[in-house]
Amino acid sequence: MIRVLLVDDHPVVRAGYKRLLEYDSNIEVAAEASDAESAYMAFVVYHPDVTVLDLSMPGVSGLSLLQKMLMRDPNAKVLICSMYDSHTIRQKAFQAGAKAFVSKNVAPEKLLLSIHAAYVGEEFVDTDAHSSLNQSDTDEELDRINSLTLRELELFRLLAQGKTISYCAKVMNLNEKTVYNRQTKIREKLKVDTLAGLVHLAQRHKIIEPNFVA
Amino acid sequence: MIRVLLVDDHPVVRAGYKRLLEYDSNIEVAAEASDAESAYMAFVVYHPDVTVLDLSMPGVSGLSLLQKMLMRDPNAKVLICSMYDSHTIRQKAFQAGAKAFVSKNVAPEKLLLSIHAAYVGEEFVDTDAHSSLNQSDTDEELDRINSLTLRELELFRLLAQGKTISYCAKVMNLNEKTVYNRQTKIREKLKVDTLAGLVHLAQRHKIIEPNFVA
DNA sequence: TTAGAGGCGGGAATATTTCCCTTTATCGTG
DNA sequence: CACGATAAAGGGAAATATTCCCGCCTCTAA
Repeated sequence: MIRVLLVDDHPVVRAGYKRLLEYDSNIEVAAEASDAESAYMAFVVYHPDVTVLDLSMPGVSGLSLLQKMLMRDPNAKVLICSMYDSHTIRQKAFQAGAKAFVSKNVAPEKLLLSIHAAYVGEEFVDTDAHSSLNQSDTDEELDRINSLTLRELELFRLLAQGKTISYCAKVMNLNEKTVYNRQTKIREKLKVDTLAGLVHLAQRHKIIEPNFVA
Repeated sequence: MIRVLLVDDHPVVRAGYKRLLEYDSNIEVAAEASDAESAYMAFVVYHPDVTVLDLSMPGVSGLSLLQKMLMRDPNAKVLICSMYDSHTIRQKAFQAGAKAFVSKNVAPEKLLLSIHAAYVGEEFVDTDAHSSLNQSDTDEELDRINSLTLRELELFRLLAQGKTISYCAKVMNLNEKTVYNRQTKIREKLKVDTLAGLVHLAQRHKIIEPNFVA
């Protein structure tokens, strides 16, 4: 029996995973969570065999959660799911230690496959059609985004969403000073000279949703 | 029995709706579709009592589909769901004739409620949504934008496009000092506290193109 | 003609951001 | 295992950006 922890902030989506996973008699949903903190707690308490983690959660990025989980258990099998599938996000996910990656429009069978793959420790990438690389992924912007460290990426998202420095400091548990310094670094790495430029870049690479409501 | 047509391009999400709808013995999923064309066909063939339509579909917007369906049957009950709950989207949805609107992080019970509401022809708006904007918020934003003077609006666009202060000063034939002062005024009038917020506001109101390439 | 509004910018005070640097921890590798 | 390389966090001081308040135009409508 593969015991799964489901992490997604949308009840509907969680229900969807459950339903799909029910088809596979070797898989059981041991726990679910709708935010990073409770997800981590559940992870600690239930020791799931595989964690299905959605990346588009509010607040701190799911990537941090991923890292935290890996910190606690370096062998944790985490399957990353993302609504907005960009090459950038994928790379980041694997870089952070994800075992598998699928986008939400993956076929149900593939989802099951990927959970099994993650369970046995294989890497699994959903090569599904209409997703992955589009033209803008090919240019150097991508390289620049990839040169961001995890914490930088997290901050990048928050800033692009219109969050203030002090808010970022709060949710990322940082000194404002550090946020300032990091912001500078991010803009330097991404070669943009205004915050607005960050927003557009983030949108092009699906780091944030288009038309984000602040 | 309320016969429902499910339209969402994400298999996982469709599965989620199904699972949730199964809890209500008065509701049955008569058909489902993953794109606009097949959704319309299913609509014609099955005459569902209520259509649950996700707005974040690729290609032709779900709104067009909504209109097409209403053209065929002006009394069609359509429940609009959206991942990203923006006031603009809501407004458009109702404007186009939707009977109900919920965001995807709606509580399961509310989803059922809203389907029943749509079924009997009531309007239903999910007021739960964390910090989503409603009609009046949109209007307020609009009022604020309208309170900008011409020069302010000009600058607003430039800034939202990611132009630097000095660039703005140059093209608007102004002293940088003036640009600074005006920027402050603009943010004050629009009640946003970061430049990124300006970008999102501008996009919501089509002051600039979404995904503007700087 | 005069009040009011938009438009432009100066001066001084503030706030923010940068630049550079130290510390700590981790990681891969010879 | 020590090594250098890199991420992460943030301090101090200097540099910039931004604000706040003001005065000065010019135009227009009352």
